[in-house]
This record gives sequence, structure tokens and C-alpha cells, in this order.
Amino acid sequence: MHRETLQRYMNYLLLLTKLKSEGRATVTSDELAVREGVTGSRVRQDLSALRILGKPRQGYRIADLEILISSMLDILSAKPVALVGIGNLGRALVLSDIWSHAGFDLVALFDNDPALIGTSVAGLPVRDAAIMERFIQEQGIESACLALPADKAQAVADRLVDAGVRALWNFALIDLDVPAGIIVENQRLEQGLMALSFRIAKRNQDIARGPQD
Amino acid sequence: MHRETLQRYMNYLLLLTKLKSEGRATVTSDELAVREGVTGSRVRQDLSALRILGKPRQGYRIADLEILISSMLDILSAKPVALVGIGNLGRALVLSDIWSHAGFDLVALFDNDPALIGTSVAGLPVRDAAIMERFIQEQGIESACLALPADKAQAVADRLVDAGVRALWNFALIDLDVPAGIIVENQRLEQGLMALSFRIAKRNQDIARGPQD
DNA sequence: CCGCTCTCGGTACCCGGTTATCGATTCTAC
DNA sequence: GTAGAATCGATAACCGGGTACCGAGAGCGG
Ligand SMILES: NC(=O)c1ccc[n+]([C@@H]2O[C@H](COP(=O)([O-])OP(=O)(O)OC[C@H]3O[C@@H](n4cnc5c(N)ncnc54)[C@H](O)[C@@H]3O)[C@@H](O)[C@H]2O)c1
Ligand SMILES: NC(=O)c1ccc[n+]([C@@H]2O[C@H](COP(=O)([O-])OP(=O)(O)OC[C@H]3O[C@@H](n4cnc5c(N)ncnc54)[C@H](O)[C@@H]3O)[C@@H](O)[C@H]2O)c1
Repeated sequence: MHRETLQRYMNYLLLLTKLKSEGRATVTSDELAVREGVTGSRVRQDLSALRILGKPRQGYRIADLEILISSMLDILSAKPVALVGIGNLGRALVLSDIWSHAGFDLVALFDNDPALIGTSVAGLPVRDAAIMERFIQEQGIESACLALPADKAQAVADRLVDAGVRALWNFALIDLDVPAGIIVENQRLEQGLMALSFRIAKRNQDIARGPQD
Repeated sequence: MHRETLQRYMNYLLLLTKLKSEGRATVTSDELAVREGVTGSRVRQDLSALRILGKPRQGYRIADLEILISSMLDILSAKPVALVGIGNLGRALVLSDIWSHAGFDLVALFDNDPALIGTSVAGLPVRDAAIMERFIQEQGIESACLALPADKAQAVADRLVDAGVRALWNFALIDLDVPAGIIVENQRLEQGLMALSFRIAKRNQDIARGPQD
């Protein structure tokens, strides 16, 4: 599955939640399509690939779509995950509700700042990063999120992988080097901002050249 | 330009920075290619599209690449931008150095929490969101970042657009409704985490089915 | 100086993602 | 009940991003 396709599924899910909150029970392929900038054809193929069946003149049942897309993404499970680096970004992540929405259960916070160790955020204690490996092994945690300075991320990632972590969600602006089989998902905030910069420049160029061409 | 292609350019840039710090002056298309999981052919076409010329048996000059890719993304400028919502996420963004890296200059912070108004973060004062429109109009600010609760984002976006903002970087988990011509770049953190969940599930399936097929 | 090798630049080809099309199905209206 | 409209499911056609290939030029070794 290509990244673009995966993103479409996640966007369907977001739109479905909104539709459901509006009291809708079904949705047509064209409705989903216009929001994504593709055709109804593409949407029907996406859904067909998940063995989701719709009904003519009625569309797809929203509840079915939600369950099947969620299953494919495996976001109905509660995989334990640890968060390392309880700075501003880390705290924002702890307090957000994205973990359960994405199939994770945030079970441990680690930092190496003595001022933070022992405090708690959203009911979870901040533990000393020194005991990180032991805790992760004992709890069998296989996923971790890195919200650390870029120059600390690689060393911490190495320790986590040694302790048994096999999937990393990385916010540091660095290309982590990990063994084969270890998944790294980089959340590159600055690339989102760069994309905005590019789109602004492109729009301004288009306006300057005139809308006729 | 497709999103995938744009992302490749940004990744080239990240890798170039690393190579430059290692003292390299040139780079070959194949070197850039392996990091991106594409062929040298694709990289050469990407660079050729920017009118970047390399030399046989030598590669491309890193300095040239950096300048031309940066120009295309327009990240060498300093577009003024305002940030609304100085919670944990907002504070992390203020303290990061992504703004200048992506062609922006963070010039104003807004919040509506009386406890925050008047304090300052990284030297910038937190202003009262009540005076947001006037300030943005007076300063001619055309970009803004939303780090707000989802249920407040639409209302604030409306006010910003009315005040002249034409590009939004949105962190709230909501599909903003804006007039045509206004750019919205959504930074959907939870989708990154969902993508991780999907990749973990896929890997585990692949392992279960055995590596032979 | 002369090949040899490496890498670029351009072109042709290919593949898979996207769209278009059409028959099949089901709901609505009268 | 029947006609008609709407929408699905499947298949075929299209298109553009990606790859393969080849000729050309630049450095290297002898
Ligand atoms: N990719 C981006 O665009 C982007 C944007 C914003 C932030 N970030 C990254 O996210 C990181 C976190 O941001 P922040 O604002 O929360 O930074 P921060 O400095 O507030 O927090 C970093 C935390 O990590 C802790 N830490 C440092 N070394 C550690 C170690 N070895 N083990 C355990 N904990 C350790 C520190 O004590 C601190 O609490 C930043 O360093 C930045 O690189 C990236
Ligand atoms: N998309 C994601 O996956 C994701 C992840 C984390 C956070 N977020 C979003 O980012 C938002 C910010 O996160 P946070 O942890 O900093 O939240 P927060 O609650 O700490 O901060 C929100 C800030 O916005 C301010 N605010 C509220 N209404 C306002 C208004 N009308 N005008 C001006 N300021 C206003 C509040 O005073 C507060 O300081 C969250 O609400 C969340 O939706 C999204």
C-alpha cells in the first residue's frame, strides 16, 4: 500500500467521524471523493480492496467503514507505548488523546532531568531515563515515541532498540539509524511548514502570472 | 508537483545538510536515491527539473542543490507569521527553530487565557487574542499557525482570514472550512501515529506468514 | 596520450494509480 | 407494478511517475 493511499484511508476515517456526529448513517463514494480530490471510482476501489460492500442508491454504511478501516490500521488495539522526553512537546503529546485514537496505550514517561523525574503528567509519573531499559523489558513495551533534542535521539533510540523496542515515532529532526526490521515513523513538523511555504510561493506565482493560463 | 515529489525534495535537503556537516562538497544521484528508496534516474530527473546541472564522474555540488531547492520551496525568505494558542504545543513550537528553517519569521503570539497574556516565551510577548485582528492587519501578517483545541479552531480561523491571513498551519484535529484561495496545511499528528500502527500490524502479519513469500 | 570507468542527461518504456464507462441493483415516485 | 434515477461493482482505458537504457563528457591510470 502506498503512502498516498494510506493517507486517503485515514482521511476517510476523519470525515466519517464528522458525518456520524451529524447523524448520518450512510455515505456515498462521491461524497468521500470530493473531500479527497479524487473521483468516486477511486473511493469505490479503495473500499472494495477492504471487502467493504455498499448498496446501490444508498452508499456505504458508515459504521461498517469505520470498523473495517480501523481494523486495517489496527487502531482498535491498545499497544503499550513509552514516551521519552517530557519537554513542551512531550507534555502536549501526553495530554492529547491521540494515543487511544491510533491504537496505543501510553504507559510510561521517561526523562533525565532531575527536576522532572518524580513529577507526573496526566496521572502518569515521569520516570528516570536511567531505568528505561529495565522497565521496557519488564513490561514488554515494543513501541516508543521520541520527543528529544536531535543530538540525543540516536543514543536513546539505540538504547530502546536494545531493550526490545521495535517501532519508533520520532519527532527529532534527524534520520535515525536502526537495525533492519525496526520501524521508524518520522514526524517532521518542519516539513509541514516548508510545504506551506512552497504552496504560498506557488500561489503567489500563479496569481502574478494571471489566472488565465 | 505531487506531494510525494515535494517530500523528496525536502528529504534531499535534510540529507544535504548532513553531508555538508561531514565535509562533503558533492553528491551523486545514486547516493541521494538510496536514502529515498528510488533510483538514481528519478533523482536526476528531479534535479533536472530545477535546472540543476551535475558533472559526470563527480556528481552535483551540494551548495548548488541547497540553494536551488531552498529557492523552490521559498524557505530563504522570512514571511511574518503569527501563532495562536500558547499551550504546551504552542510553546514547543515557539521554542523550536523550525520557523526560520522553513522561511518564516514568528512575530506574534496570541492566546485568550488571562494567565498567559502579558507573559513572554522566547522573548516574544503573548498578546491578547482580542486584539489579534487589529495587530495582524497593521503588521500585514498573511500566515498563521493554529495550536488550539479543535472546537475553537474554526472560529479563530474565520477571524484570521477576515483580518487578511491567507495561509494557515493547523494542528487542530478538524477540517477547516476556508474561502477559496486560502491555503490550509494540516499537521495531523495522530495520522503519523496511525501510520505507525498500520506499519506495525503489517510487519507482524508478514512475519506470521513467514518471510518466504 | 589513450583507453577505462564513472556518472550525468536525455529518451523510451513500463507499471500501477486514477479515471471513465457500463451493466446491475435498489430505492422512489406515481 | 413499472419507469426512472441514483449508486454500486467491475473492467477497460488513460496517464504520469518511476525505471531502464544508452550516448556523452569528465576524471583516472598507465
Ligand atoms: N521536527 C520538528 O520539526 C520539531 C518541532 C518541534 C520540536 N521538535 C523536536 O522535539 C524535541 C522536543 O521538543 P521540546 O520543545 O519538547 O524540547 P524540550 O527541550 O522542551 O524537551 C526535551 C526533553 O528531553 C529531555 N531529555 C534530554 N535528553 C534526554 C535523555 N538522554 N533521556 C531522556 N530525556 C532527555 C529533556 O530533559 C527535556 O525535558 C526538540 O528537541 C525538537 O528537536 C522537532
Ligand atoms: N492533531 C493532533 O494530532 C494533535 C496532537 C496534539 C495536539 N493537538 C492539538 O493542538 C492543540 C493544542 O495542543 P495543546 O496541548 O497545546 O493544548 P492546550 O490546551 O495546552 O493549549 C491550547 C491553548 O489555546 C488557548 N486558546 C483556547 N481558545 C483560544 C482562543 N479562542 N483564542 C486564543 N487562544 C485560545 C488556550 O488558552 C491554551 O493556552 C490541541 O487542542 C490539540 O487539538 C493536535
